[in-house]
Amino acid sequence: MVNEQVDEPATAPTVPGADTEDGIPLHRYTAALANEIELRWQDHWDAERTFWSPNPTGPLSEPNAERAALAKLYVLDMFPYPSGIGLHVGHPLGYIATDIWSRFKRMRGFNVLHAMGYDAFGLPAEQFAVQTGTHPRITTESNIASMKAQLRRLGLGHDPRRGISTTDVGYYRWTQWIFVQIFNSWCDPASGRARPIAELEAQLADGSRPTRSGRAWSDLSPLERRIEIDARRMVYRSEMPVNWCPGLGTVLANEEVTAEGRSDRGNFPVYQRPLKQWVMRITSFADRLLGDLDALDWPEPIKLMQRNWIGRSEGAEIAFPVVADDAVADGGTGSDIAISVFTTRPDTVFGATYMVLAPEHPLVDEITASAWPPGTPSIQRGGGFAGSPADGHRTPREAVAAYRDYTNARSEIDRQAESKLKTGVFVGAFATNPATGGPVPVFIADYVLMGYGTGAIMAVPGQDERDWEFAEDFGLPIVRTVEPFAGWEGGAFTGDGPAINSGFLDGLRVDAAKARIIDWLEAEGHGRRRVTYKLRDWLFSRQRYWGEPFPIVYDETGQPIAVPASMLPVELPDIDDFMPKTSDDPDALPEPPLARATEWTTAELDLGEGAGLRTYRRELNTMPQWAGSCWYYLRYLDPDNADALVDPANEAYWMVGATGSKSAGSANVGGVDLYVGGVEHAVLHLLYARFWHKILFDLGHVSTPEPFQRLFNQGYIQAAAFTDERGSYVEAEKVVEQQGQFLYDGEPVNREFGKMGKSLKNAVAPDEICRDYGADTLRLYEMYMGRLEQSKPWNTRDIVGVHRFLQRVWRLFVNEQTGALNMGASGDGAGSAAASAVGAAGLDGGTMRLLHKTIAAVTDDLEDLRFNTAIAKLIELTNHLTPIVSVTGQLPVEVAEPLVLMLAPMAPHFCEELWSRLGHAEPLAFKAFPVADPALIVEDLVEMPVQINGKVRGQITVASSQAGDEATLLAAARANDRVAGHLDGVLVRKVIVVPGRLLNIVVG
RNA sequence: GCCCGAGUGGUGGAAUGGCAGACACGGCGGACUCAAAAUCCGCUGCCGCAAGGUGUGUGGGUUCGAAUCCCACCUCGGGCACCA
Repeated sequence: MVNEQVDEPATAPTVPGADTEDGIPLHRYTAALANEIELRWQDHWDAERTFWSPNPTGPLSEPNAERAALAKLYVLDMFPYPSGIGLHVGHPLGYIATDIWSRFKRMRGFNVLHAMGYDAFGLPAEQFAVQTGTHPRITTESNIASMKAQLRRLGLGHDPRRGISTTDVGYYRWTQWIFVQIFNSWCDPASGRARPIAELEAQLADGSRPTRSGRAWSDLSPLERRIEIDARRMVYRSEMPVNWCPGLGTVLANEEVTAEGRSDRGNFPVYQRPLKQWVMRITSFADRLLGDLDALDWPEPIKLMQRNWIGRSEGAEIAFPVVADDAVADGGTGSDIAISVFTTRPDTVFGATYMVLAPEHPLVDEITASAWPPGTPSIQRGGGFAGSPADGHRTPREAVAAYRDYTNARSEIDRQAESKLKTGVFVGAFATNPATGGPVPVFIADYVLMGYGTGAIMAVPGQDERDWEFAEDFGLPIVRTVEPFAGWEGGAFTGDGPAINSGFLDGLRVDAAKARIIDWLEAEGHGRRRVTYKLRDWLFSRQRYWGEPFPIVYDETGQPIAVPASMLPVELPDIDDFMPKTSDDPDALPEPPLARATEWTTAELDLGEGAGLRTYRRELNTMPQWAGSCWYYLRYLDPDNADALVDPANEAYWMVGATGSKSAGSANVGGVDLYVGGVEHAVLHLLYARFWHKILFDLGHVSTPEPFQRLFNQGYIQAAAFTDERGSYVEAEKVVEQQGQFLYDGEPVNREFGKMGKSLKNAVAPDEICRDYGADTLRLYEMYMGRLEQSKPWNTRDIVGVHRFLQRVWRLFVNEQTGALNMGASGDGAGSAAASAVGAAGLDGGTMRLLHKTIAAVTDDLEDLRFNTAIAKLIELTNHLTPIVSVTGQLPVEVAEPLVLMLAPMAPHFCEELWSRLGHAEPLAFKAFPVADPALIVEDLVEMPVQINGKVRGQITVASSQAGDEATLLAAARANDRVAGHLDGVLVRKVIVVPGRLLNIVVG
């Protein structure tokens, strides 16, 4: 996908591409000229190393070392996956925005770091390899090369030395190194921080921290000690339920599983299987990840999404003892068993009329009775769910088994989707409500999830909508414990109100009742205060080939050992067959592709335990794609460092003291000054990266507690997509509009809108737009379409508007017939002075005022990434100048140079060309951005609308100095015929003056 | 079902409590031209000849004044892990 323009021979700088067809003037700004200018300046920037940003120290401190003394600014894009389809015009939206902001900030005196890397591990390259046998590394490298060429064509001012790929061995070596740091740490509950695991070992050894089993450290065998420690590491192994699909040989995400419990691809059966996996203890940082959001300059909706995802809730854990009942006697059932529940509403415990356990809850087998209590209705015996006998099962055990089969066949997504339909079965046992002392029946139902809280709830139908629905369906009693407000006709009441039917809580509002009941539960030994989180630990292993190998080996005990940092990287071995091992056998277990690399699966290592070379078994899973994207912004700072993740001096220079933030309220914790990317990463990527960064911070490897000070989410570019009568998408490019109808191949098609991409067949490649208009026009158009943060439709027809704008600016400077400057001959090195002489006519007052207003407005707009309105203001200034220049043939230099400088961040090639034609030998990339003079903006006279009762009835013109004076304004208003007519014979009740803006006269 | 976001001319959008529709596309008219294109100038929310009226998804509310703030609803887009 390399643009064919690249191969065109470059013409001499002052001889633009000639186009004599159709009588187009020789020196007009055409696509051909734009392309010539752009390729020449791109080569120039490369050759001059214009955008190589110096580090304060190390190999990247040259060239441009003098800039390292400036204030730093770190601008970052969410880096792309190098897809084989190439770029469409939706991709560069954010990249153009960050490039404009970076160029603007360079002109404002900052040393700006801006680079682009590639998030190149991932499934598409692996799936392509499965289909074709082509090694993922070959596909990936070729895709990266094409994408780099496409991005270069857009004129993005990146430092090319820093653009790492996560698949580089020199990069993932450090991804593995970070994993080892995480493996060798634990979260000290006293400080909530990651600490070296050696500190834990010391505490266990000296007895200041008890072991889990309560046994003395000295009594433990070496293996028992390792198990004790491994269980507390920041990353640990655990059995986690996964969607295992033997037919595909892979584990599937929830959205890849259909409602029928089969694979989306291939329609193979999918089974929920526990699988031993690596898990990161992100929950131990939940409070910090939540609390530190406050200091970040991020969009509020994104912060809210992270807060909701972490989902801190305060409540209580309450024990409900299981009743030993002779009537349903079952050998093992005894009163020593208690079901522990978590609730955020302990105040409603008096209304808990039944309990529900998750079907997979470990106590279910123990408490399930052997016979139904007399009078159990059929619905409670399992008569309510698909595939179950209408009158229920004969025993609780049968019902439980059947219900588990039913829920195992449903995915987690599915269990949530059918929220209206409540299913479940009674296990035949009762527990005691500790508040009322009464018995409550125990159910299992899949609306309770094992992964949240304790996997069991006390059901309070009076105050919980799901419990209400379940109680109604299953004929269970409902007791209200909060009095609804007058007129309440609904079911469960979840609002605030006085407690009722709650003994000593009666009359208390919810908050007071909660505090009181928790005190009572703790005093009586029935429960305790507890905080829970919705956030779960992070599943970190994948059964794939194209990812980072874990730096982990196992010895004969089966316990993991981290490969020492000195032995990294653990390189990904080459294999020939990337196909996962598939099977028809539902009991087959996942086998990662790395098992195929038979030589590699074991290693002879001397891990320094004094035993010399020993044979170890390697970890065969690989890391998820998130791993590489969790820390790439740190490697940009020092991409070639072989001795450290990043040199501390370079890290401190770029990360400490974020200066890009404009918000006065934020605490400025430091980090990347501006991070731009799509909202789809609001939770996962941004949370994982923050988590890793905090670990590195705790362990002393980075200087700031947060990675990204300011975040900005750009919108999607959407495009019309067309479907034929079968509902299939057709090539949008080939659809024509005739008399309000859309036709494809002569057949009518339906129009809809969607995110631009291959799947909707509505992608527009940037290469074509560059060819037809030039990259500067594309850049301007993408920024002019609307607000950066909003999604908006692409419309190729509208591009001509900004292209004409550039042509008009060009025409202000360059005579289209002769190519001569409208300021006379272009000078030599001292061009500015020469140009000033020819522009000696100077500026009229109106132009001067408009220029300075424009400078002020454009500066504000660029600062806040409001590029659409910045461009609109530059168009206004240009439209003001056009008739002046067409009459005089002279563009005063006092306006010409500021105009070029202001436009330069948006249209850099175009402006560098004009700047050099104005006689400047030095490029404008580091020239100072124009500064507005407030004194020149002030108007002598101001026109103000006059309203009568809020309706505009006339305009008055007054001196600016009088624009806030009520008497002057009223006099002017009465002198206005139209206004005076409305004031005749009515009483003025009130006058509202907004100085300089408006006069409103209230009459009655 | 829940959460978040968005609804403004023929179209993309501007205006965050103070003249709704900046700027651009499209459309209409004029100048230039033998003609066309390009360019330049002007007009362009809707109803109305006009005076004037009306108008920011719908219905209420707050305010001297609402696209903007509040309540309810409708539509579209995005997200979702039954938040116990």
